[in-house]
Amino acid sequence: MKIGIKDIAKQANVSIGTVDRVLHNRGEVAKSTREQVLSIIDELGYTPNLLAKSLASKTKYTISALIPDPASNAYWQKPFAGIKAAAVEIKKFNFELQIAYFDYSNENSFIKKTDEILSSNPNGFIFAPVFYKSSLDVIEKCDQLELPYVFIDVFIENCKNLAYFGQNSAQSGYLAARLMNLSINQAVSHIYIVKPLNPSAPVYHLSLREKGFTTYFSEQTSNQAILHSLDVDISSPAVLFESLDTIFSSNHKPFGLFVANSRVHLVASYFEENKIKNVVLIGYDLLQENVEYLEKGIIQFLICQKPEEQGYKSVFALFTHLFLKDPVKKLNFSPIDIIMKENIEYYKNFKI
Amino acid sequence: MKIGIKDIAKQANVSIGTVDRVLHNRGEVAKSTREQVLSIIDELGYTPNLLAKSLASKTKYTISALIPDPASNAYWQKPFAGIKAAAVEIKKFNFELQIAYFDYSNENSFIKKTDEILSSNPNGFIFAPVFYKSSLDVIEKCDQLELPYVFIDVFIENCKNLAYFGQNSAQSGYLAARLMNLSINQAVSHIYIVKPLNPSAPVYHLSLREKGFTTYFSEQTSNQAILHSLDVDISSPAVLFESLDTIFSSNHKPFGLFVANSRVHLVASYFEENKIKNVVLIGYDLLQENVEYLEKGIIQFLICQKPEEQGYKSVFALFTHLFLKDPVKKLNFSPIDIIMKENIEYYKNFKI
DNA sequence: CTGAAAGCGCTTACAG
DNA sequence: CTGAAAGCGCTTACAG
Repeated sequence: MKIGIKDIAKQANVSIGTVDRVLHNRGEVAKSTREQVLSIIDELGYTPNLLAKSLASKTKYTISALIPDPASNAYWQKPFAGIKAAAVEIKKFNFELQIAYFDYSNENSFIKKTDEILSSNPNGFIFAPVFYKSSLDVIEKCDQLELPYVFIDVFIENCKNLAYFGQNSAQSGYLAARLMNLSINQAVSHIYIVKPLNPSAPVYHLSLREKGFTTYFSEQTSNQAILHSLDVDISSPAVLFESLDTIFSSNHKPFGLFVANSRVHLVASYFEENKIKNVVLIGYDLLQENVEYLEKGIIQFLICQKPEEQGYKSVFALFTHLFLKDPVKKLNFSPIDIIMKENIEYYKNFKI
Repeated sequence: MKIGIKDIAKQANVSIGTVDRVLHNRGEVAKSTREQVLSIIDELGYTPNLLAKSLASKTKYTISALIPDPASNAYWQKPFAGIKAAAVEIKKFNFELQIAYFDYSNENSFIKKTDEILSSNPNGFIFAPVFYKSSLDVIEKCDQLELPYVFIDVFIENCKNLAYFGQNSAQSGYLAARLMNLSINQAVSHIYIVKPLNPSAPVYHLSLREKGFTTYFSEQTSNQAILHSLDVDISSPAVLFESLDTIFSSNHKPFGLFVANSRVHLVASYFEENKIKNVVLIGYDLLQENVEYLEKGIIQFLICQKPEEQGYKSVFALFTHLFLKDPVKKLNFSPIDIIMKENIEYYKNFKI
């Protein structure tokens, strides 16, 4: 039989009120009775009934999340969906989620929103620390407030963050390179790394992906691949298309292109328009447009990182910490999924 | 403010007891008051508080699961782990899990165990219907008893099963063929399909995988691949090794081998022993041995189907149906994960 | 056919 | 420093 607060009260010859006091370190309890109760709790192996606890408790928890605005950034719709799904599930435990957005290309909006959130005194905070310097400020404030915080998508080292949920960016680039290499069947192949530039936004994990990609090829002994870099402002299709025109009319015709973020569909649209076939195109993330080009066979591989799951698990980490008071694993890398035309079907829908 | 049973009782000028009666269709309630209460419930948008419900309710639920013995079948340790993990989570809602095993190569053990389980009157039943005919009997009995049942791993069509969690076997074979084809860089390549024979056990989904594999190549126009079948009793390594000796000393030296189940590590051990390199080896499932050969580079690809998740979700489907009384999606195909040396790291540990 | 009351395992004032 | 009591939103006999 499951033992409860009542059982231990009886054993200790005290009231359940006293048991509760030692359980939660509230109110004064005589040292002797405290120890007595503690030993009985230990002996009987008491574990609290969370349902009853939640039902009886009036305390509410607020979790704040701050991410790039999903309305203007298709990728972030996915972590967003995961966060919302988790929020629904823990609502019954008196958890409320407040979600705010910042403009990915405007550091000030990030600063402003974090200020607002911190002054609202949440019980936990999830955010994407995409702006390095501002994020350090936020982190310092959180530490001072003893506010538990979770990093999502972007990782900053040496912090007291409760957890991190995201990708191992370098490894995903490394994997992309392996896939590219696998496709090579010519003597010499020109591979282009399309580097999306965005002067106003951070690109730290993009450069890690690129680094992983080049690392792979530098490790190959019988190297048939020649790597080229293509720095373009990918936010402007016109500029991108011009760059692509250049390389496709050059002497070093591309065998394959690697686009280190979710905007690979822009390159794909260029391929489609110009009827370019048999060029291996590898990119990131299951945006609707990317999925379509994958299904059409224009994109060969998409690397995906379960962004919904990252959102979902970020919320749950805080729930585990705040409510269950259980330990949380700090470093959580998502699986690096390889998505092709032949298995896309089973990755389309996010559930749980 | 969240509205409860009390609020609707007040509105309807009845006691909470009466509200409860109409909510659960128990006891007699005057038709007029019933309709009255119902309309108020509808109007106020009442949803029950599951925590309170669970706390107050004395009803226990028992879920029975029947799978091949994980002690003698490494693959089944994974669904088993998922089932147990889910069981822990729903324990707090008065759910108990009873798990039984049968011998994969002994149909009678399956029949015997199902009889035992059905006569124990569980509230829900999860099983792997690996023996087609006996399973049909079980299904009929479940239907008669109105016992909800969930298929795991193996799918039988046209049944009233609550749900199915498993793979799309043919598609996974199709994908494996695409990966094999990707690796081909020779004019003519001999590909061997290793068909694991097990006279006493069913191989239905294995043949689907093989079919998917051959289908892919039959669709290719510029076909450089020549397919061969290798029927071997894979349960006996000696026999397998002999067959491999034959093909490796033949005129049709293998470019690649496809093993349609988790015993691909046996073939890998042959490769290792005979120092066979540069032969593409593709198999299934993240058994420890397979993982090791993948990391050594002897196996190139493992196709994986999230078996832990299948177990986990099977239990949750029953929970959703029995406790939450929410609808359950019937056909649930797992993602078909492509695992390589470069991304294995992030698939090793099953969590949630 | 319907209501009043006890209880699930906790938390939270309140009284002493 | 400690106990008795009310209450969280339900379920479950019991009485009428």
